[in-house]
Amino acid sequence: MSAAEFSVLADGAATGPTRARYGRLGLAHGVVETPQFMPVGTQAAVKALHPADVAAAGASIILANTYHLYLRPGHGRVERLGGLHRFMAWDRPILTDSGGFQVVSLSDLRVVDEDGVTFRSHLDGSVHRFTPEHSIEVQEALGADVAVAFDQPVAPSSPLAVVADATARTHRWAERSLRAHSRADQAMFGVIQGGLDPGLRAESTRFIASLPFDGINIGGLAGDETAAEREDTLDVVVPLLAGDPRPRYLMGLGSPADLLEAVHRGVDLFDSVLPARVARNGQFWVPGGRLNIRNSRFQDDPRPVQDDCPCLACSTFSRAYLAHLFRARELLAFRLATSHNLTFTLDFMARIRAALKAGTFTADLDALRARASRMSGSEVTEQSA
RNA sequence: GGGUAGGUUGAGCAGGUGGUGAGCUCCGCUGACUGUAGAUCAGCCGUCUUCGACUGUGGGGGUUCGAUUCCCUCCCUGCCCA
Repeated sequence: MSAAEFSVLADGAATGPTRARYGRLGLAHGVVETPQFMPVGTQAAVKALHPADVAAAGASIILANTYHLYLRPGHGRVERLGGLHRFMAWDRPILTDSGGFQVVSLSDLRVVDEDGVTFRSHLDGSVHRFTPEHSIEVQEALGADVAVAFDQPVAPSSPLAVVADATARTHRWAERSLRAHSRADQAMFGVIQGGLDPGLRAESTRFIASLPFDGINIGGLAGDETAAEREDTLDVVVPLLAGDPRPRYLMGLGSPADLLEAVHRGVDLFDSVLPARVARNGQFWVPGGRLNIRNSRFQDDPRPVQDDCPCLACSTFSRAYLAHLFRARELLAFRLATSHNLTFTLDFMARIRAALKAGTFTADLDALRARASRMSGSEVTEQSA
């Protein structure tokens, strides 16, 4: 068996105008049903959660970050301690991001050249060098099920010349990443760039798809683009991948509404910090909206955040208690809120998969859209469904 | 009872020794967050007809063109002494 085996088992197009599909991705540590959302555990931990909590929330694969684990505790140490799975006690699949995103997120701490990126550590200011070869070396030492090619994302709103330059470099780095990769038990995904420009996107899609990657990442989105721009971009990328037997992974997307629209346009995999981060900041996602649990009206609300939700918060605690924990800055608040938002997000993806398997996706689309939590503008205050 | 230090916007403070006190930190309120330098960040936080205006330095009175500042008096709090 190769490091990644993907098969589409139900195609939404059979029942209506959609590119959504249900599939199964076999990896070294297990099978991942798609469409799927990957919670992010940057530093070998999904913030605030025990691995058992992550699994209970329904996660079948998580993401960890090469750059962060290289800096601390060091990929060599992780390798000596038995690899990432054993180190963090997570026995399901893991995907490591290449560190490419830090080229953007640490933009004032790095310099990009053709060979690679020189970073100043955000931890202690020390200087570090990341090249495609080095990223792959670190990812092989970490030992995730899936490694990702080292790329150079740029903000979607960047000037065209900047996007073109980064995209061309990403292509060269993709080839170097592949050449550097040697672990047969580890899959390898490549990353499309191209910003919001249809021509560059198409060119990047064709190029990355021409290489022997196990999966195709759509990068450089989930940034400062509008939903319409993102969807237009997907409508450029996905048709060019029609018939391609590999999973499509939109990096960085996280709100349920955004996930649904991307699935509808043919994306299989996602990751995002969003559900966990907003949870830590007191926002609970519920069908059709969200609750900002710190709002004063919840202080006397005895109801759970969401009825029939099996998460650590809703199964036991009231909105009033959660509101109290956030005000009191009790650490339990983070665990309960993160458990809830991940449970909500992963359940939402499961509903999408169920509709695809049942052949009712396009018929259910409106209902799914109504259920999707939106980041703003549609807060539900009296719901308890 | 005597002495002493104080009383500033919910709390804690800064400042101000005759020339326009709305400054800070908490608390509180609201919003943001999308391949995690994020248990973070932003705005608001006396009143109002809110790009501005008004009120406000324990209460009352006095001096003065003008008082948070000087004087008188009362109230309250901490500490020390009886």
